[in-house]
Amino acid sequence: MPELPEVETTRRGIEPYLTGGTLLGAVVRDGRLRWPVPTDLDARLSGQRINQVDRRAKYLLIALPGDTLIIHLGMSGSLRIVNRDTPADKHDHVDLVMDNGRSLRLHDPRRFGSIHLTADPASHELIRHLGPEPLDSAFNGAYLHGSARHRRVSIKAFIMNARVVVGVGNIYASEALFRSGINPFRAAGRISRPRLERLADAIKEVLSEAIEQGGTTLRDFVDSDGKPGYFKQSLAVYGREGGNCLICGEPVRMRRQGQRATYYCKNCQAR
DNA sequence: CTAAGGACCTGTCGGC
DNA sequence: TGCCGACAGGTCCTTA
Repeated sequence: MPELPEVETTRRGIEPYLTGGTLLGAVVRDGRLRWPVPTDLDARLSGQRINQVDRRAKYLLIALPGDTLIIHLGMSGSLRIVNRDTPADKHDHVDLVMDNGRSLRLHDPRRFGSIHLTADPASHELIRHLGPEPLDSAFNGAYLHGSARHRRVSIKAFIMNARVVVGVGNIYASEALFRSGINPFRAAGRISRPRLERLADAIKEVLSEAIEQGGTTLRDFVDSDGKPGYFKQSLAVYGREGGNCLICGEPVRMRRQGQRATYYCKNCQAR
């Protein structure tokens, strides 16, 4: 479900409730996520102060004095701040219980999300191989151009590869390619540097705008207050198959690329 | 090494 | 109305 803007929206929503607070422990109703929830989670969280709530790629990092919690929302995960006695709904798998009467509640129907606890998140296997943050200055056209050399994979798959750049999922990949006028199916290594510069800028723009709008809700994304994101109304191509291209008026097309739907305008993204 | 496809899991929707 | 297949915001793992 969530791409970078939705995870960042979640981070901003939960951060004020968590930072400086103290955990009593965890309630694990169903630990069968993408990876099993650590069985000693409750004990290891008990009494720990929350120092910071950060994000790296689509991972939320909750820093405690000794350990850091690494939370991923997978395709269908969301986090809410609830009162501790709020009855758990179906798929409310884990609560992180705080000493102020509230809990951080993970809801995840498909259970592709995950929770890890580690002393050194930067060197964790899930984190250490990640590429740059798209909104950092280290991610730019020069970087994209250099890393795309000799790559024959499609540009869309390329920018969705977290070793290249993190945070770009299926929605925003289509949107950024549309904004930069690039054919999603073209080999990454065959796109000129100026056009990759436009693509890097487009990725930054679309992600920044989506964060400002609280993310994109297609069906079930909600922020930490349970509210949807509003960027859906700003989507130019994603989910608009058959609708008119906002630039040239031709119908927006959809093609399956790998297992994923790619939305594009054949006319505006001819190459 | 790269690239492509499958796997994980549940819910929803469209077609018959 | 009921059933069945296709599809959904991610990403690791296996295979070629």
